[in-house]
Amino acid sequence: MPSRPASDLTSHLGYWLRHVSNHVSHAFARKLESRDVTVAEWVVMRELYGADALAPSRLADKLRLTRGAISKLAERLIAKGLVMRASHASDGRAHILALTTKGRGLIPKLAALADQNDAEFFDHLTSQERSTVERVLKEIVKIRGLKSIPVD
Amino acid sequence: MPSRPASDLTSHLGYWLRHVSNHVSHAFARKLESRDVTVAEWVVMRELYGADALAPSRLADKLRLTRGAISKLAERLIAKGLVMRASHASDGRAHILALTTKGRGLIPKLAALADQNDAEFFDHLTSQERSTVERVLKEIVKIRGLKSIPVD
DNA sequence: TATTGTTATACTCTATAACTATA
DNA sequence: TATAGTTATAGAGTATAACAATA
Repeated sequence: MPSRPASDLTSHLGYWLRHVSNHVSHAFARKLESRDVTVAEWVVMRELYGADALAPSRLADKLRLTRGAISKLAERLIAKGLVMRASHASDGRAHILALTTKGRGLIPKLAALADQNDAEFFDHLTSQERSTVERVLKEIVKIRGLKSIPVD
Repeated sequence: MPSRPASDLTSHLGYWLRHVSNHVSHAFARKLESRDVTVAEWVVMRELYGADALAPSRLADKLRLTRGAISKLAERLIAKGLVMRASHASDGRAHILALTTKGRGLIPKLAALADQNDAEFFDHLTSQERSTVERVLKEIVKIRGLKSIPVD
């Protein structure tokens, strides 16, 4: 755990992390295009899939976005017929978001694209390397208290 | 090198990579704010610092951005007095971009912020973990032929 | 008055395409 | 006609703040 001054401008881990992450995301976005879904939309769908139905504010917490951002995303997903919005039974202020049948049916296809994308970039890693990277990334999330989820 | 079907939606490495990278970038962006510089601007400055002066098209290649994007970025940096634009000596079409004295003087300060940000997220790693992650990331860049540089 | 959502507004990042000035 | 740059336009992704309805 050295406190290493990265005097060389190209030596930062954050640099390489962003570099690779950007490319992985880009490649994934291109794959998602074939289904007319953006990465941000996929994140929301994926989250709803795991929870069945969620309040916008709950979603905002989990994804670390503002409620305004969630509203906009939800609006697009509703327009595409992938998500539905309903009023909460007992609290007149609250809403609930859930996948439609169409949205739910799309999940496996999008997940397959995620699998494919992951394979494209990480399949050549040894299982040792893979587990180290995965462990390190998850540790950082835990330590920093990065509550939840971004994308795939 | 298993061809692992990531049936679980949360099991993709790309997911964790993006998650951590987003947070590292965000934290860095907040630090850069104190100097009124964005991450994208820092990337350009950093590249110019390494090369002294570059044509916009050369910069676009290196950063994998379009020329239009570079123009816009350059415009902002020029407005901030951090970069200067000049005509090429022999080719009337070509331009050259370079850091101003002010821009050059800012580099060490921005680099210090990058160091600090890196330390914040990665200092707890063992040197073993650190080198594995760094090696894996760099390998991916090489294998995929991700030509150059993104950010820090 | 506090909370849940939505809407309005704005800015960064990036792309594509049209356009300008050389070569 | 091809190349280097810029400008115009657009859309994703977010944020902040103003606003509406309900608690």
